[in-house]
Amino acid sequence: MTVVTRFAPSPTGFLHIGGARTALFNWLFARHHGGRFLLRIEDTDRRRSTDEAVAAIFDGLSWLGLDWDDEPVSQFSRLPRHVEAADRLLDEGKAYRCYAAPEELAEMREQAKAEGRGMLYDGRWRDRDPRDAPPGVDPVVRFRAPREGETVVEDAVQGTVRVANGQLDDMVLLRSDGTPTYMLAVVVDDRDMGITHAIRGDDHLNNAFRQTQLFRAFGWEPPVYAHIPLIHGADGAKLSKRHGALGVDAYRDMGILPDALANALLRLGWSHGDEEIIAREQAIEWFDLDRVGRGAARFDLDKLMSLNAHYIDRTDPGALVEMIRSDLERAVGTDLDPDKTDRLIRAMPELKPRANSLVALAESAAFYVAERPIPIDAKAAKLLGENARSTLAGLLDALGTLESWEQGEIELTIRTFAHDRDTKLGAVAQPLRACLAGTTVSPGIFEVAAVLGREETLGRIEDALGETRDPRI
RNA sequence: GACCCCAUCGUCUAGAGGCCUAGGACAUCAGCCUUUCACGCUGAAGACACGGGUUCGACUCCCGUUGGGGUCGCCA
Repeated sequence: MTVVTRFAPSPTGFLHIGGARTALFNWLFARHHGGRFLLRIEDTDRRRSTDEAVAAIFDGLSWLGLDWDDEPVSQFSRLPRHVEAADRLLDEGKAYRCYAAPEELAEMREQAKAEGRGMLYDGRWRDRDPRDAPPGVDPVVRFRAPREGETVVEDAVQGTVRVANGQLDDMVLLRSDGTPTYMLAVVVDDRDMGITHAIRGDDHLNNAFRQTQLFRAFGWEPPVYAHIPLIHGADGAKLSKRHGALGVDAYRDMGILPDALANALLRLGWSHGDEEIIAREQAIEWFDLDRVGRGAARFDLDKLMSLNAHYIDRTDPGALVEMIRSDLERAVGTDLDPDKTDRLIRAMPELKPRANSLVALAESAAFYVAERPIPIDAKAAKLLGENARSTLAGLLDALGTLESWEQGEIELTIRTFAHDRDTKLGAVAQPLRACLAGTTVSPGIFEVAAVLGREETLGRIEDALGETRDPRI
């Protein structure tokens, strides 16, 4: 049997990390088994569905590298099929029309709650003669659910879960306007799409009972259900859009690499021994449902950043430069010519191990491509006082005589210079850093000078001298 | 409230009855490295929610308690 999984989001907003993880697990499971991963947009509620949301979801999945098979299915487009299925149940006496008005039902629930009873639909139209129907009321179609016995779900993650049928009421299949509800649509669609494994959030566990009953009523076999624990927010409550959940696009904007996010999401509720860093191919090879944990997890941004630092470090320089190119161009205010691009690529090996996001990487790289005179921040400016000026002036002469602009030579020259002046290396290096990088933080200063090149290095030193010298002229 | 699910360091987790003096990762702290900041390295601190069973032996199995979460829509 070929494995077929699906990700079935409702297009009411962006793809948040809970949904992203559900999609990831479905994708991984399908890929692991050489099966298919399908997409279904659950847009039966037309009022709350938007095209932008659909686009955002596709976008998020693509960015995460979760490719799907076949064309995405629009649940709404299958309306005729859903109605047909409901009619069949009606014909077979497995469903019935309910004429209770929404207000009437609300009242019923309120009363039940007040009396401390369950708030289930009481089945008031289950056996009532349709001829009693009040005039002018469009009925809903309800499922005639079994009242005796129990319904059992063999969940691939949660194990055997059972509930007494008395706990389940007669769910609405067709709304009074004739459109199908989620419960009906999901069952018919999963069946028609040949879904073998339904991997979804824990919050659907209760739905699995009803859906199982529906499958049986149709005479179909339900898919294998796998309810994965939810991701909780910092406060331990279910993550939702209004509860601090960010869309995957927010993580992209933070400079997170998709592989890092996928890795972090994977480790939330799934493990393979002590493995922490799991590349995509490895994940596909290892992933299976029996390793999915059962407790809810909280999303830890620190850990994501740490993972991100790792993935940035193992991305090659050229690719990284392209990833931060537009950020850099915006920051510096000019396009990066081949010369500067090359400078960045040579700087990357030292830059990338100290960055935990692309945003941070771009910030740390900006000085390499800044236009002279480069901006000097406040801390750096403090390092360019009078003493520093004379030191830099001397250093300018020493470096100016250098024949080969090579890092080793530069280092030797600077060290010798410091030694001859009987000053600590730091007293030379820090002012130099300040004028070359414009900040107090940068990679090793010898390398910075080497990457910058002779002309740019000497020019930046001159710029600094000019500024400190000016007032005295 | 009813029903369902869950429960190991702050966080994510390893643990399939003796391998556990409970392991790893992130975060934290200390030291080393060092021209700055990082990276890296070394080390420290830090958890089996509680109570009963079962067993020669429970983190592991059972029951209960407590705690947390989820669901109870003509939303999905």
